[in-house]
Amino acid sequence: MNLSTQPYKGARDFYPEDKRLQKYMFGIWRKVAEQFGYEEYDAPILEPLELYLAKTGEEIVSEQTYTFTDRGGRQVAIRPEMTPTVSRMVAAKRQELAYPLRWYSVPNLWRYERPQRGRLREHWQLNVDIFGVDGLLAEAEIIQVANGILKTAGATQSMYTIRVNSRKLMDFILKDYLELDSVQRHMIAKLIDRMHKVSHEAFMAESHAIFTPTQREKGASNKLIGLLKTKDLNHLPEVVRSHSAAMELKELFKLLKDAGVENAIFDLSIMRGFDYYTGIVFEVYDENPDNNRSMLGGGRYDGLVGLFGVDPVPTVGFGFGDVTLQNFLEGHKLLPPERSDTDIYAVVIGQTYGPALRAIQEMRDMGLNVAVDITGRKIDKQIQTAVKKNIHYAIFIGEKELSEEQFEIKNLVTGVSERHSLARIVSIVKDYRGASEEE
RNA sequence: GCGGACGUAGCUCAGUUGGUAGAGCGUCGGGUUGUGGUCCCGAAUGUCGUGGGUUCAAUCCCCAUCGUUCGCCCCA
Repeated sequence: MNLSTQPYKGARDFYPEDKRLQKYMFGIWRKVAEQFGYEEYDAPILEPLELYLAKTGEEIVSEQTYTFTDRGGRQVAIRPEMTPTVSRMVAAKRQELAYPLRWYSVPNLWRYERPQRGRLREHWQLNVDIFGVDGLLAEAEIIQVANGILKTAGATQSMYTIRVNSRKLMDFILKDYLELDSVQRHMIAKLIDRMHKVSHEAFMAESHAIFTPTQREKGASNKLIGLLKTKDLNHLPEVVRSHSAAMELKELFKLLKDAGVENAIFDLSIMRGFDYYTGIVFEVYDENPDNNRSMLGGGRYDGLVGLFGVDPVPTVGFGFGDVTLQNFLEGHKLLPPERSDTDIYAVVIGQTYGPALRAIQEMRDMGLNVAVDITGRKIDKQIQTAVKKNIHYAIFIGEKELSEEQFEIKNLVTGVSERHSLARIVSIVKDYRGASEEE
């Protein structure tokens, strides 16, 4: 029996070209997070299982988490998300940290479930959180960071929509406005979560089944669907519109507009599961018709740090997965050009390796990434190798070049060759590298 | 966990109403010794995902299994 060469189900190998794209995406994440003053942290990939049991969502922990018992009999989980971990870290140093904390991380996470488009078993997720700020400026900043990432990746605002809702407003609507009990609220929340997957008729029928006869007589289903379709806060019914959570949303949209975020809209159907969020929640949707789905999401969760027995810390954050970002970039043709990190490929002619290697090292010392062909193959093969590796330049080094101290540099894309000193060649390549990094 | 589709050379795929397989691309070599991407010539490669069953005979039929993929459930 042959060993399989496939990676583990739902996980990916990153060949150099894949890794290049991953580094590009992570680079954007880090750059934008740091532009806003966020600092990177990290933590172990293993956590005690209890860390996840404390939260709601039982199926998630019991069936969708990788768990095992270690040799000491401890129940261990491979982290399925970063939020409990970062809350643990903040709680551990609750008294000594300088608030507000602006923290980010790019952990790999595992979830045990059937892989499908946009959702694999192992993925990397940017986590951006701000700890210690009660006010809406925290929400506004977090959404700005998410927006800044997409902008930096080359997206225009027509390519995505930021949909914002409020847990507090939702609670008021379900509990006080529609007068639902806790079981009904839970069922309606689940229904709302998948309203874009079912037909209008199916939605009406299912919601109808959840309401009591009295509620039905009051037109609960129509009231609900009317609310869910409202994209403008001003069009909500008076009692809803004047609720403090609605006023808060209004203020948030104003802050976002002032910050240049034009494509944030109100959407009451944004639920974000039904777990630890306590206030504003948001999701960013890809507007590509072939990939119209949520790319990232987050919101305010003021209660998690307090679970560790310390005073609670108000928190706003979001998570952004590498798979959904990649789908977004692919769908909008925003993938970076394939370019090698190797600046120049040295083609050595004849048996002049000794002196050639010295010249090559000089180029490295002057700051270039230089790969040298040490196969001894014919020149055309050496060039073909460089081309296949997407290296932009080749330098030819033979006896003649070494004795004249003039080397031939060839642009492998245009096919143009020139002869220059080593220093001049290095500066040409650096100019190219600088220009292409500006793009 | 549930349902659909798929699994043939490195890649994309064709094919046989059951008699052990092909194309394009790619790879490798050549078209005379210091220069690629075009062109011409030539070559290699597959236990047709795996195991079992039916059959004189299976890559093609049946069952199971593994994997890929789309969707459901769920979504951190």
